[in-house]
Amino acid sequence: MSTEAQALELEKFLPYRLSVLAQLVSESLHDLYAGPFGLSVTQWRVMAALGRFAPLTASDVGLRIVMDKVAVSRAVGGLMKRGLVERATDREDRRREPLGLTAKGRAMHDEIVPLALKYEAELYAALSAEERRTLNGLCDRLFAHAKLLRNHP
Amino acid sequence: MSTEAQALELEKFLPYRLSVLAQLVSESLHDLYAGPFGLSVTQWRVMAALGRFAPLTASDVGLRIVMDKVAVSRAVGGLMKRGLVERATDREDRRREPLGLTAKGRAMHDEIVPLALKYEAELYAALSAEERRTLNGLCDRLFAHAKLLRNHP
DNA sequence: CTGAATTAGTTTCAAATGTAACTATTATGT
DNA sequence: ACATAATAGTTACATTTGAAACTAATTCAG
Repeated sequence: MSTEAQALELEKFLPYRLSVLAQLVSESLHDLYAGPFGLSVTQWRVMAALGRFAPLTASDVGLRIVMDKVAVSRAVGGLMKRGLVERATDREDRRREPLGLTAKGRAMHDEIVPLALKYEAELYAALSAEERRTLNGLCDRLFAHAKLLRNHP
Repeated sequence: MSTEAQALELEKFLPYRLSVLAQLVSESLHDLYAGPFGLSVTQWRVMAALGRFAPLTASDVGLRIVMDKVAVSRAVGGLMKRGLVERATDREDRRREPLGLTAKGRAMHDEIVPLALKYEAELYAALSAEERRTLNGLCDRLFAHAKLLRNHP
């Protein structure tokens, strides 16, 4: 008895399951806009954030979409080169550089959003309306709890 | 009316939420064994698969834990250098190289498993027993459905 | 039996990512 | 006011990752 090693059944282990599910979904979604529009996941997320909340500084974007400032900086660099995002300088604080979509960027954004929502709808088709609410609620609580655990280990 | 551009509320968008949750959980877990044992996520997953199902070939490992063979090969390379994993050659099919944990690898495995299970238990503390079952069921169905969508696009 | 196709696994090269150091600007404390 | 610290963002370097090419062994078709 007692000191027998426990087995870890990876395929039932929650962190593993979440990771595999998220990756599958993320890759599927990526297929939608990587080919046709040539965007990376981070680039698309930046565009989505700007599409809704522009003007935002790079730091603001990072806060919104949980991405560190280096990743944002690089995504923005690529998007500006392609003329999808433009940047101004804040007259009052010249460190800050508010970002926004260009007309071209907005047009692309408006093409991608319906595709993304369509994919989400197809995914949700596996669940009833109530199950969707349940899933979202459980994810929210898990997320909040995981953050607590991380900060008070 | 009609052709108004829809907004994508990233923070309510399921693929995004799954991604952020999975990443937070995965990083928290990684903290448990990265420092003390010097393992990467992929290395630990390979060890977990071997801890349960050895002997497995690299391809078998990949199938079990949803990891492509290049990633498995690299993880195994690192683990063998550290004497945690050993490899034989199949006499009947010399392409196949069955893998297993060494005694040292098994000992480390048996130290990490309780830590991983403890973290999972702490995470699950956010949910009731019934909610855990519900979450797992919903994740299963979402995963199966997402795979269908991927294969019949 | 022999040549084409498959399968297992590794290596290579390019792209993505994380960490830390760096520049520039603004805020703060004395 | 002036040195110090804090903030915004970029750059540089090292590590990871992914895709494709490659080696080696086996299978299969004719």
